[in-house]
Amino acid sequence: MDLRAPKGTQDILPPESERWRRVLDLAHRLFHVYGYREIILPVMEYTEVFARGLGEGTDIVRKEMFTFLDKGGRSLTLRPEATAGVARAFVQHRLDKAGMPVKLYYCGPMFRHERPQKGRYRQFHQLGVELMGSSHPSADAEVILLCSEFLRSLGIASRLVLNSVGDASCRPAYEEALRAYLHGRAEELCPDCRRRMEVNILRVLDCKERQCAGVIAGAPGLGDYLCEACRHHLQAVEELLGAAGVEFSREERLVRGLDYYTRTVFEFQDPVLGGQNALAAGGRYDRLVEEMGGESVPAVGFSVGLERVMNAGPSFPPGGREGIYLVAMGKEARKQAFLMARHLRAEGLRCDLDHLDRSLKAQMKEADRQGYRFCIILGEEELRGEYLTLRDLETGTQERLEAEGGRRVEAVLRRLEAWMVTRWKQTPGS
RNA sequence: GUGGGGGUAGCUCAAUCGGCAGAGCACUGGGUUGUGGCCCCAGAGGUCGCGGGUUCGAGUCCCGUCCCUCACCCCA
Repeated sequence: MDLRAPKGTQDILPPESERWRRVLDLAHRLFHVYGYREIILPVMEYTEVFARGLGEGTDIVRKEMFTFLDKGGRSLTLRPEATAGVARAFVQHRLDKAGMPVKLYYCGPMFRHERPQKGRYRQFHQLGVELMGSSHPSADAEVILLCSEFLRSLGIASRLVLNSVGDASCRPAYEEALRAYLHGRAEELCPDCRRRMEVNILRVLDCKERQCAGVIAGAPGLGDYLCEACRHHLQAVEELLGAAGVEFSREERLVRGLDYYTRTVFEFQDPVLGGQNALAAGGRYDRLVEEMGGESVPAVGFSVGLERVMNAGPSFPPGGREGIYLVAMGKEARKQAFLMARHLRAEGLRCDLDHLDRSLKAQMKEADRQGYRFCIILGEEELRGEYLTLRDLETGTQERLEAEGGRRVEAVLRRLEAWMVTRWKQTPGS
């Protein structure tokens, strides 16, 4: 094969695309119910949006971005995540001036230049929410609850882990203490961790290397260094989650890869998957909007990895047969079927007919293969006798519909009305 | 960037010691001159990833190369 989709990207074909559609429809409905509204952003930003937003030292900014120059020589980057772009748009359009909080959700492709593997792609899709303008613990709790509800409604079991990474008033002191501790035992750490000490020291805590485990176990705990305000915040979030019946566990070693997080961080993990087990993750980012040049606006959000969610096997009730396939034989009947299809479609009914000049048998086979509920047979006999033959492909029963004066569409609609067959015209916006 | 596994029909895969490239599913047609699914019959479908080498003969052995995949790192 000469031409393929680029490495780490994939085509999502039917029927898989239909599973995606269902997940997205459910998400849109659920986020709407929680009072969030959609924001649609460019998939590229000027590079400094991410460099400043995520932190120069993060892996994403250092080596995972698709970056290129536009014709004016300005550096652009395909978004590796969405939150920085949301913050940029928030500042650009002065959304804080129109009244807060601002509750937004987004959905779309993200890009990271990494070696692909299961659950990790160069183009992947995220769906997420941002609640901006509130520092109240109930904002954190709502966002976490929403994420939890989303996964639960898909029938996906997941484990929620929660932590606080402190804020500007307490984290520096902790990092100092951690640095002092690790400095004395640097020889015992893996090479990666020695590098992490310089770049983002918190992530040493997250290391899975055996040799580091002992060192990490003896390290000062972040929890002990949280300031009074952060401690109360975390406690309040936990209380609300508990009251809402959301199960979680405290994970003192949980640290996020992006610099913008403050206080609350969390992750929903797939209990069965090994490596790429983070289905969704998020946290509070009280400094990001200011970093983008706006006022100081606290915010909290999450993002779910759609490929990973799809991989976790969301369960749906099986979709049934739907629509009508018009089977026609002979030139005049085909013409009549063509016109009937046009009218039935205008009524919002899923409807199709043969375009390959195939036999009646082959047309019926196609109707079955494409999942149509009904077949309407229109041949010489039907034309002459002014009736239609309607066959239910599910039950295998067949009947005759009278259509005097060639009023075929009316005959069909009248009959289907009795079954309350779905039409999009009757359920706009769903 | 570092390792492991793998590339044969549209898909999932087989092919013994180096000896005529196959199966299941899917597809098309027929069995039924106007009736889907189940069954039966038939058909179509191949650059054995690519290039070179060894050999009378290579899907199979050797060298190179490309691609896919899983894992590490990191992350959704």
